[in-house]
Amino acid sequence: MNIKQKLREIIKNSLGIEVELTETKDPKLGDYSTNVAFTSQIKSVCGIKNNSPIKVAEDVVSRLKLPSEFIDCIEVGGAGFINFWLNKKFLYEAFTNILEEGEKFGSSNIGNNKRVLVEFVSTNPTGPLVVVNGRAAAIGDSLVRILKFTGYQAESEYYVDNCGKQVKLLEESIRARYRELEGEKAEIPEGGYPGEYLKEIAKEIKKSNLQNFREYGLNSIIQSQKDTLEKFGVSFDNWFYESDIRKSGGPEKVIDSIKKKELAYKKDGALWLKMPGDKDKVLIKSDGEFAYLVPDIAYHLNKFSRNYDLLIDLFGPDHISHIDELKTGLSACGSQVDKLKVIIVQWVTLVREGKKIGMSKRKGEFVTLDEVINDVGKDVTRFFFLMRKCESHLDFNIELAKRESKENPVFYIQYAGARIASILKRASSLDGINTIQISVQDLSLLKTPEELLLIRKILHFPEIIEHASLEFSPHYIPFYLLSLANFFHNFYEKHRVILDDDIPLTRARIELIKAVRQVIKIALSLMGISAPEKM
RNA sequence: GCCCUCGUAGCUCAAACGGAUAGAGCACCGGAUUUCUAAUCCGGGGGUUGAGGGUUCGAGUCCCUCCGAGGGUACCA
Repeated sequence: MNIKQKLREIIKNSLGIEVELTETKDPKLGDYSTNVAFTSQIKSVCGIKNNSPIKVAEDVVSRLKLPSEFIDCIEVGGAGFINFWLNKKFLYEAFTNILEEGEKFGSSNIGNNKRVLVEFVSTNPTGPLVVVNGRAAAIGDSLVRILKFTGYQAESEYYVDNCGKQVKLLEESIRARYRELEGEKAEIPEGGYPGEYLKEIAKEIKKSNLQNFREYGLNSIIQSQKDTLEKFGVSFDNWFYESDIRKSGGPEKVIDSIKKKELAYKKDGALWLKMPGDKDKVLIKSDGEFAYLVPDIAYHLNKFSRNYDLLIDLFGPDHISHIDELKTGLSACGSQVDKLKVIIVQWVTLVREGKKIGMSKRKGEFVTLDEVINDVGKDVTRFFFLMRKCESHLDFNIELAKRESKENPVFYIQYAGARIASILKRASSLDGINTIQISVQDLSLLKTPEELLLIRKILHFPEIIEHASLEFSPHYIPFYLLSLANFFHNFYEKHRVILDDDIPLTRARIELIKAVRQVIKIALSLMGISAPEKM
């Protein structure tokens, strides 16, 4: 249970109702505050009739009975907010618990052991991964790490669309490149893939004298996607192939179910899905092939059949309308659509030399994720993607990312960790520093504003993680880390950790910076970013 | 045309069920260091949150209209 939950519960016991608590922005306003005096429920539940929020707040404060070993002081501030100051001794006690929790600090069981499957990237196996795939990869991967840390059984999955029209176009495009190597004149088919990478694949095919263009091309591209992801620090628990869902007869079953529900009709030689409104969607094309939607419904039915409590899909904005179609199809097949949560990861617009770069695999113009990782590094790339909330449009300026790489927020955070590592290394040779268990009394030597700010900041960490998990939003973590690193650097400028003439304070400060380092390590690992000892 | 997402400082982005004075980084200006890592710290300027209306004790956040950007728009995935 984190501190906020604890305070909320104590207030509930005292007042009889649930109140909302927020972390205050300004330390002058205490540690937490509540707006309960503004709410209507307070008047009915407590029988307070006074109309002035300030008077209501004062009344509430007089009713509150909070243990003094936990809460130091309660005040009414502003227009009627009630502010709480935590008892310092309690802070120190909570802090000793952190030291004991170690790497588990911040973890929780809010997921209640629920099984979650997070599907992301899932790009067509027709070319290399591009920048926006990197955004989805970073967010999806981090989300899985956060969910695991907060008590979910989370798995990641990549859906490979290795069937359908785009694969045929890929095969034809490779064949065209192959004929070019034979000295013939060949054109990439309309809607095909003119990118340079297919030339390489055609060369390899020619060199090993292979005939299976399609299979070789797919395998080669999928492998290169896996290589890129590995370089990016992203690994998937499952790779699921569309061909498997087709082999199992899934799409046919979907069609049957939809027909039984009388949600399908024929028109223009195609089979259509009846949608609410007039946005009907093709299920079987007039050439007899399944449209993409059908195997995708079958795939999601397969996911449901694997007994997950929650399915999370990360989609690009081009799939927004697909969500309704998918859900309509799924409910026609009798599955629990409310267990499916879709998160939209917006496009990344690449800016190079002040110009926006078009991103189209079909036009052959794109910047690969590989290039970006090589240019600016894995850690910086991941951080850039993770510090934005996923639904925001994002401009990624390559020159800026490279230029800033020396004064980058990532390095700012990593540097704080490295500085601590350096101090700890130096301290390790001192006597009587690391051997004895630290106590609350020892920690109470930490009383400068900088130290108390750090302690409070660290104690907030579990709440940040919980928030990120509940909202499925990793981006709260980098912002928290920036603030924590700022507090640490500030502390570092003002105070020395190792004081030759004050061993007790040295010990206390070492425990403090160890905790800072621990939190940095945990948070960075949740983002899939390294925490170097030296920089 | 219709539908979805977005619009916050010069630039890139935050802001917890609607809460107190809308915050960071970059850029710009000024200052700090014989110190455990200067990839650091402190200070400053910079805002009618695209525009207008509404809801209420209170709106960047919710509702309506308009403007702008991106995406989708029926047999690509």
